[in-house]
This record gives sequence, structure tokens and C-alpha cells, in this order.
Amino acid sequence: MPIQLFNTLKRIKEDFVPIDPERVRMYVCGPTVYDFAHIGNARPVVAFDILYRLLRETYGVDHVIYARNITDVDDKIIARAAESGEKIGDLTQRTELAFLDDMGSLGAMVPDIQPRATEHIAGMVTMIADLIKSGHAYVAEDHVLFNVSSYDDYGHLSGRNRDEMIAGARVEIAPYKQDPADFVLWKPSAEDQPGWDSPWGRGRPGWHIECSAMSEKHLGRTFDIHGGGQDLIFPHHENEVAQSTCAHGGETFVNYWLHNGYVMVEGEKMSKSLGNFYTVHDLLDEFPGEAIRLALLKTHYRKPLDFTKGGLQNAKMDLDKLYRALKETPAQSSAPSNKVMEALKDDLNTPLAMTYMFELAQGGGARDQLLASGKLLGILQHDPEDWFKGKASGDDGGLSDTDIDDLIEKRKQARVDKDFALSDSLRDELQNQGIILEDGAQGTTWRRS
RNA sequence: GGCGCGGUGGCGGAGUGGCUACGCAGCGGCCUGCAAAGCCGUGUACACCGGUUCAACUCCGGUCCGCGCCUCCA
Repeated sequence: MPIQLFNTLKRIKEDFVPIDPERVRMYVCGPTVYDFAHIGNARPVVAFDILYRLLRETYGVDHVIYARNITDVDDKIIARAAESGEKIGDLTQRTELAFLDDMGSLGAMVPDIQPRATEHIAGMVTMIADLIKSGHAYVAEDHVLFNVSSYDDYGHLSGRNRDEMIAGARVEIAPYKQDPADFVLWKPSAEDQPGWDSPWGRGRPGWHIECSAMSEKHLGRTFDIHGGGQDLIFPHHENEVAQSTCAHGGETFVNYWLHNGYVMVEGEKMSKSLGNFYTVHDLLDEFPGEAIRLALLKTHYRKPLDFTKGGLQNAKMDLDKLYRALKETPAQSSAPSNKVMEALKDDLNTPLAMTYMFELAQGGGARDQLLASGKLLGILQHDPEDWFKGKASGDDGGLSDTDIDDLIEKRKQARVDKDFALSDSLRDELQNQGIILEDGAQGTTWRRS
């Protein structure tokens, strides 16, 4: 079966046919680096990580190029730095490192290219100049604005027409706009704001232009896949399409647009005012990154996801079950399960893929495919021993291994003496410390709960 | 108000016009000194109301509920 993907552009699932199978190219909107990534930021990272892995498996690891941008110039960054007094460069660098660190904990592979907006200003300026030259943009009061009415297909991606947009606008329209739907490509910077010299004075780019300039530079004028959160469809991606298409004389910008669904937390929508957003950084103190990853993958990427700590516990138990199977039957090197592959090829159906993972774990001869299939999903790559002892997630505080072994030894003697009261109290003591004992044929083993 | 997405058993969550996934929890059993883990068995759910059909959870229409976006806010 070919890979099928739901294309937002057409609102249908369709076969994925790359422009060049030797060079499959995808671009995903990355973070604005002013704060720790929350679970809503993590979802697209994990979802498109699955796609990246699937494409590499299908077309070969050297034939896929994955770019994810770092937005390091933005008004929120400016505002945050002003609040805290931290230098902008320090804030963005620190946040970017934290982001990579957190996403790494979630088992997300590092994209091939991670372009920073501030390192691509020249490309943006060139693109803006081209847009002005071709009549798709104009200068007004030190701003450069994109002229929406110059692009007939505006609104196609998000499925709206301009009348609707104007009717629904609830934001004050800047007086210098020729058309209320026009959006900013370049804006002036005050003395204390980051800015770059340009033909239109010292300023900084608008939000959307960076993705257009950076994708062009690294992936070309037309590429295969562009991904991001559903909330980016409008205006961000709509505007990207308009800019890039117009800057490229009408050439197609992207063939497949993919969008992941939104995230809720504990049954409520995530919002800063409710203070109910979980940062990945905080969650990692409580749960293994792999459990967070699985909690995200247990829901299909296009569906709404209610992220809960209960769900995380559950994901951890799922992993316990799979790791247990790996421990019992160490996997040989093998290809991923065909069923898991097929599930992923069907628009990244990770929940269905998990069903097959449990099937593989269910004894039988197919268990050796578990490890290779897990790799495709970005799970199960730790040593099972480390997983159960908490070493895979750095959660190995409290009792030391020797402490535990000593207590187990004591309990063993008690059991030989048939002093079950003592034996059970030792086990309870360990359990209170989060250590669960399992008496097997080969003696007693332990794991962290 | 406009556009879009979703509502499946106690929970999570796939899928299909007719043959009742899967995981967790629960219950019963085997095993165990007792547990834990494992194994076996067990649960006829698909928001509501109409319609189409021999047959709908699955198709169509409407209603209700939840959520996202509606331009400088990622």
C-alpha cells in the first residue's frame, strides 16, 4: 500500500507521491523560543516525527530532508525579554536548547535542518523586494504589506473567502492597509527593538515571511510536505502560500499540507489564564519521556486530544507491558511488522499501530519484530532492564540498587525461614518506596512503579 | 455571526453498511506461602431525532453538546 496522507488542501486522504523519491522534503513549523514547550507544542513534533521515520523507512534514510524552523525574532520574545530583563539572545538561545532537550526526551529525532529566522533575514528581504516589484506588496507608513487582492487563490487552503474574513474580523484594522485582509511582511523596529537594515528602513520581518524564505532556501520553491498545528492553517499557512506562490511566479508551493488536531488538558481547553498547560519540562519530572510520547501517539494526530495525567499513567503501563515482552524474548534484528507499517501508511494511524504492537507482544513467533516496529514509532528503544529500574528516564533516585538488593536478600532468607510476616513487611517497605517485587522462577526481580 | 473539527462500552481509543478491534480498569479461574507478572475466560458501546436501506454505530437531513480559527496572537 502506498503512504496515504490527509491533505488539508483537498480535505481528503490521498496517495503520497513525492516530487523526487530520492529527495523527499518536509517542512514543519517549529517553536517560537521564548518559553518552555508545552504539551500542545509537543504534539506536532511527535506526530511529524512519526512521518519522518516512516518516510525514511520507505524512501531510505538518505532520501528524506526534514526542516523545522526556530522562530527567534518575534514580539512575544521582545516582550518576555523586556519583562525579565534577560537579553534577547540569551533568552532565545536558552529556550531553543531547552526545546531540543525536551523534544529529545520525547524520542523525537533531530530534523536535518533547523533554520533560525534571524539567520535568514537577507532571504526574507529579497523575497519581500520581489513581491513589491511584482505588485504583490506595497509600502505604507514604514510597513510592507502583502496585497491580498493580488492573489486570486487567497483563502483556498483555509477554505474561506475574503468577504467572510472581513465580516468576521474582530480586530481593529490598521489604517494604512489598502485592504483589511492585507498582512504585514516587514515592520519598523524602535531603537530598543531588534531590527535589521532594509530598503524600507530599520525593521524586522512579519510573522509569516520567515517560513516562506527558509523553506525556499533549504527545500526549494516547491516541496512535498508542510506540517503544523491546525491552528496555524489560518492565517499563518494561508499567508505563506500567498507569499511563496506570488514570489515564485505562480509555481506550486507545497503539495501536501498536514495539520494535527488541538490539545486539551484534563478536559479543559488549554489556556494561560486557566494556567492549565503542562510544559514538557515539568512533566518529565514525573513521567518518562517515552510515556509522554505514547500518550500523544495513542490518539490519531488529526483528532482532538485530551491530555491527562491519568492518560500518562496508562501510557506508562502500556510501555511496561511491551517492555516486559521484550525482556522475556529479546528481539533479534528484524524488519518492522508489516501490519504496523500498513497502519502508519494509512495517514499515520498510530493508535491502530499500537494495537498491532500488543499483538506482537502477545507471545508467538512475531515478537522479534517488536523492537524494529517500536523504532518506527520511536518507542521501546531502551534496554528493558533500564526501563523497569527507572534508569531510562533518570528516575532512579531514592533507594540505591544495593539497598534494594540487600532488602531482597533479607526477604529471601525470611521466606526460606517461612517467616512470611517479615517477608511481606519487607516487600511492603519496598513498595512504599516505589519498588515492586516480582518473584519468578529465576529468583526475585524488581522494578520502579 | 462565519468557517472547520469532534461526540464510540467505567476510562483511553481504532474501525466497518450486515460478521460485536485493541489497551487499562473490573469480575471469575490457573499459577503463587501471599502478592506482582503471566496465561485463560468474561463486558452486545457507538450523543439525540428523523430519513434512505432487506439491514446503519457506519449513508443523508436536522438538533444538542464540546473544541479550534476568524489577520500581526504561536
